[in-house]
Amino acid sequence: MMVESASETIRSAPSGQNGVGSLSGQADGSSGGATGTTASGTGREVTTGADSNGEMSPAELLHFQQQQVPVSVAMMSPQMLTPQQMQQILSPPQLQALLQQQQALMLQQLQEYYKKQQEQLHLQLLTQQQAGKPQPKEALGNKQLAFQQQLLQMQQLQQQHLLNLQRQGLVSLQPNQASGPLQTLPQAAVCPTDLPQLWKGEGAPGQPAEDSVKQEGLDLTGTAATATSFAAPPKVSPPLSHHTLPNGQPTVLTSRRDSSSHEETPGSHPLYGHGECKWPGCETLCEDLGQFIKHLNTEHALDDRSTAQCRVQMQVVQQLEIQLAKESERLQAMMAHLHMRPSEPKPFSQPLNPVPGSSSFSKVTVSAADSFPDGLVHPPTSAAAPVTPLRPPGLGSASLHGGGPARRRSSDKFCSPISSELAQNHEFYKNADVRPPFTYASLIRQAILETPDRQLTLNEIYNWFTRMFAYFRRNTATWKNAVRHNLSLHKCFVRVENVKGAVWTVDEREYQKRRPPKMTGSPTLVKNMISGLSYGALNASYQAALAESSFPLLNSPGMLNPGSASSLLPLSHDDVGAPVEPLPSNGSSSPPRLSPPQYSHQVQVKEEPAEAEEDRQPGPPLGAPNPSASGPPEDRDLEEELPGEELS
DNA sequence: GTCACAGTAAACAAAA
DNA sequence: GTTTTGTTTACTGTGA
Repeated sequence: MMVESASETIRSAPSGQNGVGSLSGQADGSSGGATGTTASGTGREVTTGADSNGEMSPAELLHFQQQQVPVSVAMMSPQMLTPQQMQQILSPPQLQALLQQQQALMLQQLQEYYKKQQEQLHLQLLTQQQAGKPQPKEALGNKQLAFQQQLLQMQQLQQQHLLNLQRQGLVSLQPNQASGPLQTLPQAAVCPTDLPQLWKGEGAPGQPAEDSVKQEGLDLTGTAATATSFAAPPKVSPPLSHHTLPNGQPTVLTSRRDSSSHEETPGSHPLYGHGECKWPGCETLCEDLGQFIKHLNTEHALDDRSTAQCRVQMQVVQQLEIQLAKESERLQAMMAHLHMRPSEPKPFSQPLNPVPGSSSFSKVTVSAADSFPDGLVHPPTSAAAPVTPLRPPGLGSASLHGGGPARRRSSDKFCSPISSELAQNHEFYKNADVRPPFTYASLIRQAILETPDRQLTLNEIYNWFTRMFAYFRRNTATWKNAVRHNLSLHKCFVRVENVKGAVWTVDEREYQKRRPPKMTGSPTLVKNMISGLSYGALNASYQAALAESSFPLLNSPGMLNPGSASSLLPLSHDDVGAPVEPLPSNGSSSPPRLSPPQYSHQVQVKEEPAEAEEDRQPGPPLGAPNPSASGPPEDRDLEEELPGEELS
């Protein structure tokens, strides 16, 4: 009865669950080429930059480094492309790979640079010692200190960079890696490969100048020795995943890490893993624990060097803790601002302004942060965040459970503020593998209306989905089928034969005709909710916050820009019960790629009633692109449409 | 319980 | 021949 063979392959991934099963979509795959070029291009630049500083004086080098750090970080960061663009182009695994590559390059650059520094310092020290000049020695010590501080600074920048990326979802952590932000943050902030590398190249960065001077001889020889070790193909283990856990992380003097490490390997030593000594910068191979203990006692006994290294580690930990404190503080502030209690597991379930009769509120229970890829409790931007309680009933996020087919006609019809909701939670949906609480139809419509031409090919619609929603970067077979199904099923989507092929447009009239959800409550209430003074006001803070974060869509035409013609483009008041206006005079009606006559001839109407065909004649379906921005017309639509026809 | 809607799965055909 | 696109049907879950 059922066809198994062909469909089974497609079915292997779907089911809509948020499993880790990665189904790389076609869009992802196709963008792989761009990924490679971007990554390699960046890498080359970094490398040449590092090579170019071979013959500088220490002072110049210091200066160079001061300039080089931000440059490197800039290269590391996807700032040439915005993170959004990066994500549009790259699939998550590609992003990870790119980041790792960049980090590896950066570390390599650091090592090379620092090695040169050390060699130069060492040479100078030797010559000066021979000349019997004690004074410059101190100066050199200071220089070394300065370098080390630079290094730390650089590391900090890198940490911040990683944090930023992580916040933007570019770097994600394995969900099982950490159960909470306190554990997640430090691990994410510092790539496990970072610290050993940092260790390798330095004696004791950041320690007091006297110490540095005092240990100079020892440190220099010591670091020279280690320098040679990493002059060979560095065991940077570049493409090591961020997730490779604590093995590479120094655990000295960090109670948190100690505990975790102990938990991890009860019978082993926290400084021993994978047959290697995990003492920072050591990596000596030890066959067994006994050998390692011996090695530990001989090589890492209590001496100046080990002490200095411990000091550095302390600093590293302190830095991380400071960073963590900062981030925690920020999180608290954000949550406080969002009226959330950090300790509450499901902070969104308590609406601020519950509207009577809004049954959907009671269903909003899921903390979207739970499913945020990086495991952080992201005080969202999320769909589940304060927006939710403020959302008009019936438009509420029916489900963010990410899994099941639970998104009911949320913001769908009903002039839902999908555009604003989407705008506000754009980043969230883009990064979080959370199912958007919109129907396919509303999403398709949104995709189409966002374009200047208000028409999209099927493939462009696909791309929009994957671009806008992390959720749709998997299970492609399922949702693409659903998209096609919706396009075909709903009369509001009109297929138009274009020169370049078929494009899909939205017939707003038909869209609005779709049966609105039955709502309890007075029409007045409904009306108010839609035009939503309170909604808008209460969301002001969000708008501001998003604007502050330079949220792209806020500035994009047709989204939240009230001044844009398209966003104000009303669903014509006359379009109810009367043919849609040709709107020839309305230049803002986004002239389609088709010339009007062409269009009128080429519109293929799917078995539509004659009246609808008439409606569609001369121009592309008139959009009501921004429901949130054009409340009144839609109110009117509702009022006038409700008694009207009901069509499926 | 019924109805409408939405999502999913699948079959099928036509076009690229 | 394969993939993409488009249409259609059937079924299920959910909310009113």
